[in-house]
Amino acid sequence: MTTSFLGHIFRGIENVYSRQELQAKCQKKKPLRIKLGVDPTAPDLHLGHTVALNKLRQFQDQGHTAVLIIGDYTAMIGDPSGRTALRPPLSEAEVKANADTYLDQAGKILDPKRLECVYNSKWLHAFFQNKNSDECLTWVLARVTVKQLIEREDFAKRLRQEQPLSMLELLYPLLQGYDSHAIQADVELGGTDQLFNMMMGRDIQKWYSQKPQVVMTLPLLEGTDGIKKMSKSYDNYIALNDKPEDMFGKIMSVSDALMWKYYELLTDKDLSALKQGHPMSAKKTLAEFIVTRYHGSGASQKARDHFERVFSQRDLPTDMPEHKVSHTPIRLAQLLVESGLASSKNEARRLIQQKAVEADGEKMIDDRELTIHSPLIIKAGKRQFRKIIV
RNA sequence: GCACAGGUGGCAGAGCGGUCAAAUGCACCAGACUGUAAAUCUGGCGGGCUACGCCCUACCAAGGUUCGAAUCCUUGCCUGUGCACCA
Repeated sequence: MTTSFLGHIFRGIENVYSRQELQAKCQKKKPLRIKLGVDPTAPDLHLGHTVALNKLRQFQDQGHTAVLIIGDYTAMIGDPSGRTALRPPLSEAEVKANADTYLDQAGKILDPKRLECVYNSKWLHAFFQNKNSDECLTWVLARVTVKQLIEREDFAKRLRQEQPLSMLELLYPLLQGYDSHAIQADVELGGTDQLFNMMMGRDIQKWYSQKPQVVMTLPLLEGTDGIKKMSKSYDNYIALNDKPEDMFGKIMSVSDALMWKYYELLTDKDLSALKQGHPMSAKKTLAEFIVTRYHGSGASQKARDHFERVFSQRDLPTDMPEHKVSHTPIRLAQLLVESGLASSKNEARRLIQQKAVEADGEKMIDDRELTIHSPLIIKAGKRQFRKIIV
């Protein structure tokens, strides 16, 4: 049985193509080269991105080499996977800046000792330019059939729905596949939406008489809404550089069912013990663990205290943003707007009408005039506080 | 290039001369309920006005027709599809 041999490697994965191949590769004493390709398309990472990074770290812990490919070249093309529309290509400068923050944040998860980090422009540039060698685009293009590409589900879907699909996007899987050949990957990790691209890597490696990589797909992590995959564009993400309190709060707002998936994909913790206890305490443990990883234990403890104080006990937070009134007396709606608790007066009035506003613990039921002489605590909704000073 | 279809609020998508600040769904905000859960239910969801009403800006852009246009016409821009030997 290879379970012990492979450690946590099979935890939380969606599928492996194939287990036998992976086990065979592991028999050899040589460390494997584990590929993870990331396109620096977004400036900051969220927990969804860390699923694959965690897996990569587990491989490192087994003595294997992580090869992190920063897709600076491919980012300028844009991965069409799972997309229904063409995405705008990024500029060189954007890609560069994103790559820097990416590495910075990925560094919190990966072990730098067993890490190789490469930019795929290093070989893809030549791949596009070369004419007479095997290492060039035309050589590969001659071997891929159109049928193969357009049968792919998300491409087929776009064609059916009369959505645009550019040649460039069609090319994307080939480039990702070529990356695998370029770095001699033994294993590639990626989300389930990457399956096609990763399989293409196997084909391409074979064409170059290389042993095909093992493809390991990881589930996509749902975002805080519990339905769609975590993504910046759905605004359901938990960013690694969210403030500790926010990060803690967002994790707590995840449904119980989803919490277990978070545990499985984001931690190495043993679930059976945790499932015995109260779900809420399990969730707090999870939130604490994750906040600690990205912000340290001090911040994590503070975030937990803040959460328990404000939400469980419905008490005031220990510190809150201050706002100096522009004048006094002042109408309540005006005050809500200028302190940033409402985006317009109409919205402020709505909040008041809906009984969402409290001043020093007293419910405000109309837009009255307030005279402020000592600091006043305004609460708008469940989580927004402001200390009003004169 | 030619033909056809289309461009509406964060998204999807109705409306096709007045009753449209624009149906409906999603997202979002607030309230109730709770473990700040989730689910559910209720209300809201352009801006401004001491206001059960009034005003302003909005349906790709610019003109035009009309008492009146998101709705009709013209032009432009953009998008998609089809055709491109027989047509």
